[in-house]
Order: sequence, then C-alpha cells, then structure tokens
Amino acid sequence: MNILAWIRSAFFQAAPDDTDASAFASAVKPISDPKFGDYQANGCMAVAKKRGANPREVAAEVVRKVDLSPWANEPEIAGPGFINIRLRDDRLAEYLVELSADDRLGIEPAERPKTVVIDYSSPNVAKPMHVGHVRSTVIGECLARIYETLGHHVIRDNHLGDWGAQFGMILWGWKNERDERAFDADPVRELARLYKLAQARIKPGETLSDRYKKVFEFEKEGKFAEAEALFAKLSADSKATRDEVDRVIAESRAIAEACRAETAKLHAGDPENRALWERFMPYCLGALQTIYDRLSVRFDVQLGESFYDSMLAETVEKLEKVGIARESEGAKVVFTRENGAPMIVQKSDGAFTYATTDLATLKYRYETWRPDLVLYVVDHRQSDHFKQLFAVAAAAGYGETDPRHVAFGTILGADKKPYKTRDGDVVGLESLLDEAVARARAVVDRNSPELSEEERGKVAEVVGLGAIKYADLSQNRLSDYVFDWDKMLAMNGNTGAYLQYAYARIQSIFRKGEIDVASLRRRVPAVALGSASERALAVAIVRLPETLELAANDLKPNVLTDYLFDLANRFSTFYDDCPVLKAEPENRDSRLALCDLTARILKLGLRVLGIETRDRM
RNA sequence: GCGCCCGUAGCUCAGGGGAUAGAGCAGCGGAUUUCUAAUCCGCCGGUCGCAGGUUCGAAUCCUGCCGGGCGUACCA
Repeated sequence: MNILAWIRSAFFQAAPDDTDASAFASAVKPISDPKFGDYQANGCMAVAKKRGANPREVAAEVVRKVDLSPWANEPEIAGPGFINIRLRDDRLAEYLVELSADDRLGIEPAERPKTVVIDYSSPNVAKPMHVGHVRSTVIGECLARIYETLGHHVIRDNHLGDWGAQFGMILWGWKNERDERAFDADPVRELARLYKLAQARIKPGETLSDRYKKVFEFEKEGKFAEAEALFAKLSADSKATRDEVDRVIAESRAIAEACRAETAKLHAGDPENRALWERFMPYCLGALQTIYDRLSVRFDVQLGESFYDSMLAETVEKLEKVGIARESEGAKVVFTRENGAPMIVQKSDGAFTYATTDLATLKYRYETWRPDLVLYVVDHRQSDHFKQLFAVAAAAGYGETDPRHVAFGTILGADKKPYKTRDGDVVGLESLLDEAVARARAVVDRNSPELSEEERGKVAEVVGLGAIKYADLSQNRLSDYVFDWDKMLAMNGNTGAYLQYAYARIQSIFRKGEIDVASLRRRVPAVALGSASERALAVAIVRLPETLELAANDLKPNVLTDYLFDLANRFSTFYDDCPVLKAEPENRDSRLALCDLTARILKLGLRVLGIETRDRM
C-alpha cells in the first residue's frame, strides 16, 4: 500500500473545518530529517495564519482529531507547528511480513487505470541511431514501465521518421551515387553512406550562404559597394572568390532541390520511389530492431510518418475550413498566441510538414485509443513546436486528451558541448554501447577474476548497458548533463552498478546460506527491527509504492533512481552493521526477510529502469 | 530583438514553499579472524549568480539585472 497516501487521507479527515482539506492533506510529506520521524504534516502554519491563531494550537487541535492507528501513535508537534509522524515499529514489522508474501511488493494496481500513449525514440530510419537518441529511448521506455507497473494501460509508439526530407536524400543518393555491391553486402551501411553523402554535398553551400547572408542582402538592396567591401572582409581568410562562392552555393542548392523533388515524388506516389521505399524500409527497421533488442525496448506500434500521409490533406482542409489556418507567403500556416512564428502546415511547394503529421497523429491517437495521457518524449529544443501543436489541436477540437511534452536536456561532452567523437562526428549508438560494455568488462576482469569467462561477459553486458541507462535516468530530465564514463561506471555513488552490486551481495548471502527464498517467504518470519540500520532499511522498503506514484505523476525517472540508491545505501549500512547468516536464531529469518525484500525491490526497480541484474558480479 | 531552459560545495549533480540546504567524486582520517572492501563510518568543504519583492517561512514563487544554453517561416 501507499503509506504516504494513507496518512494524507487521515489528515484529510482531520483537517480543520475552515480550511481546504485536500491542500491540508497534500502538505503531508516524507520527513526532511529522519531524527524528527518518518512523515511530517506542514499545513498548520498556513491555517493559523488565516485564522490569526497560534500555529501550535492549530496543530494540537489536528493531533487530537487525527487517527493514524495502527500505523502511528499520536504525532508530535515541533518547531513553529510541524506535526511529526513516526511509524510504529510493531506495525512496520507486521507489514514487512505481509510484504514478504506479496508478489507486488505493496504496489496496488491503479483503481482507475489510465490509457497512456508514449511517443518515444522516434529516430529517422535513414540514418544510424546516435547518442542523441539515447535519452528519448531510455526515458520513454522507463516511463512506459513505470505506468505499467502501476497498472495503467500503456501504448508505446515509435513515431519513425520514415517519410521526410531525409528519405529524399537517400533516394537522390541511390539514383546518383549508389554502390550496388556495397548495398548487397550491408544495405543499411550503404544507405547511411548515401545519406551522409547527400548531406555533405548540401552542407558547404548552406554554410556559405549563411556566412555571406549580409552580402546578399546588401546586393538585394542595391548597396553594391557595401556588399563588395563586406565580401572582401569575410573572405580575407579563405581567399574565396565571388565566383567560387556562387558556384558552391548553386551546386548545393541544386542538389538540395533534387532531394526535395525525390521526396515530393515519393509522396505523390511515384512508382519508382515507392518501390525503393518498400525495398529499403525492411533493412532500416531491421537495423533499428537490433538496437532495440539489445536495449530491451519493445514497441506496441511503430506508426511512422508514412502511416499518416493519407490524412494530411484532410487535416489542412479542416484547419482552413474552421478558419484556423490561412495562407501567408504562399504557405498555409496557423498563427498562434503561443509563438510569434506561425506553424506551417503546408509549404509553398505544396508539401506537408512534420507539424501537419503531428496534428494528424494526435487526432489518430485520440480516435483510436481515447488516451487519458499522451507523452511526447522529445528533446527540449522542440518545446516551441509542441506548445503550438497542442494549442492548435485544442483549437481544432481534437479531443480532450492530455498531451504533454516530456522534454529533456542534451548529453554533453567534457567540454560542455554536445557529445561528439574526437573527430567531431556524432557518436553512433552501437559503438557507444560497445564501449560501455568493454569498459565494464575491464572492471569485471579486475574485480572478479574468479568468475568464468562467459560469466564475466554477461556481467559486463548488463553492467555496461545499465551504466548508460542509469546515468541518463538518474539525471533530472530537464538539465543537460555531462557524459562521463568513469563516473557512470563507478561502483560507488549513485550508479547502476552500485545497485546491481547490492543485489548480487544479497544473492550471495542466499547462496552461502543455502536459503530457499520461496520457503522463506512462506514461513513468514516475524520481523524484528532492533537496530537503527534495520529500521532505516524497513522504512525505505515500505516506500516503494509512493515513490512510483510520485515518479509517474512528475514524469521523473530520477525520483525512482534516488529512491533505489537510498535503499541500496541503507542496505549497505545494514549489511555492514548486522550479520545475517550468523545472526542469533531469533534475528536470522528476520534479517533474511529484509535482505529478500531489498533484493526484490532492487530487481523490480532496476527492471522498471530497463536495467538487468545478475546474481554474481 | 522575442520566447523557453539553466546558474546550488573544487568537480558532477539532487532538492522546485517548511526545521541546521543534501549526495557522489576529489581531499583528509578510520573500519577487514565475520555473509562479495566493486563496501562501510567519520571529517573537511556552500553569501543556493546578483538585487529587490511576496510570505509566519524562499535555494524553491514574482520582478529586474548579470552569465550560459537552446529555439525563433517553409528540416524533423
């Protein structure tokens, strides 16, 4: 059960008549300092202020009224009017016995399950996944597992970029630069090469036209002298001539135009481009699936942009019909209060944009699943887009679903710039995972030479991948974070490996003591909480349900990692402090039960984070 | 210019109205005849960017400023 929620409801009942009971109840929190107790109710000061009364007297009134039995005795009033609650050790001990026999570890399925659509990962199929896809994939998967664990109905949707401009680049590359033998040998690699090639042809011209933007503006305004002077200044280093610059820009524009034309043909149903799309897609999806398998990520649906293609025209039509969209500079756009720049739903060349696709997607999801909540796990740079998207969807009456942009920050390198290789390339996701495993392997080899070769390999895989996921999830979602191998693979501190280690230590106790956990759980030991470290561990054990609820409500995986780290920490202290196998008979089963519960929570918690455990490491 | 996000210990980060602001790393000092020392315990370390304001109470909310990141009309 969720003890925090239970205490809150007790305070809801006991709230003074002249106050908002639900606000009063929500002022109950886990305690700030354990020496005061386990939970605290902070609502009395506010009540007293409104009433012009003494807060301690208000607190006394509440304490007289509130009934916390059997979980706690009469709470204490402290400081300016805090009410401190201490869970009763006898109830705690009794409850741990119940938990031992409970497969769900106290987590109760939601009374009113919600349908939650989670849109995450969403890579472009044309190019290999890179470090930038880690966060969306890992956070999205974790949120899905959190909601599932709480008994909600989750639909994981990989909104693949399989229909956009990047596919036009592949088509252009295929038609102009393909290497069929390379394609036969490794299709995805060849397609990626073609994509990069097209980009490389387009990029220089874009860079130059950016660099000389001002020059061209001067020329447009007829200020040729200024234009010439500025050009000379900007070209001082490169010694580029005007002809060269014009040529590069023209070439790059021509290729960009050709790529766009390929995209347009694809969308228009051109048989050749459609056939190529059909031919390439299975390879692209297969390559993605390899990564998802390794990361234990599985989607319920993968409805990419192509899926919505047929709905785009009607989407724009409807927006025009209800007067939301209008024409501007040749494009069809929607101006919103949320943003100065409009949302472009159809470009001047007639093509639709991802904004159109996203609108159609939102509508489709509502009509198909009637979700209560739709989460878009997409990086924070797109927050303007989503603000507009949600505003337009609401204005267009696309259903009363609750769409939320679950934004996250950028992964940075040690130089505080987006994480790149030494050569300045983005880091491929596969090589990132390989390196994590290799580094973990080195640590395993050093620390656990007694394990077999095969065993060490498995540990390295689980610890390496866990390190990357944990590093990501333990961070506050919104902040950028610095990617640091040594930190994430450290066995001390807030890391996945530390939690996995705590789990393995417990399994080691069971092995050494030849403990059959199934029978341990059946014989329902009486739990004794004689020492401070045992009690501290017990209090952490009973807080799993409230932690999951909080993580779900705030959409913050790091709430869960913080909890698990705290639990593992308390376990380590207990482990150091209290012998288990060699404990007195009256303590032995009790401590074994604490170990078992800790291990099960660690395993479940890590599982929710998408991280595996090993019995030995 | 406008909009969003960020600024907390030497470093990396939690905490987002509640008590003396926490953790890990780094530094210093301890703990191993005992279940995995990949561990544990202790010490050191902070004008919570600055200045106002709201509040019984502000790292947390509001305003302004400083510093940084990102976004800002046809890429997604």
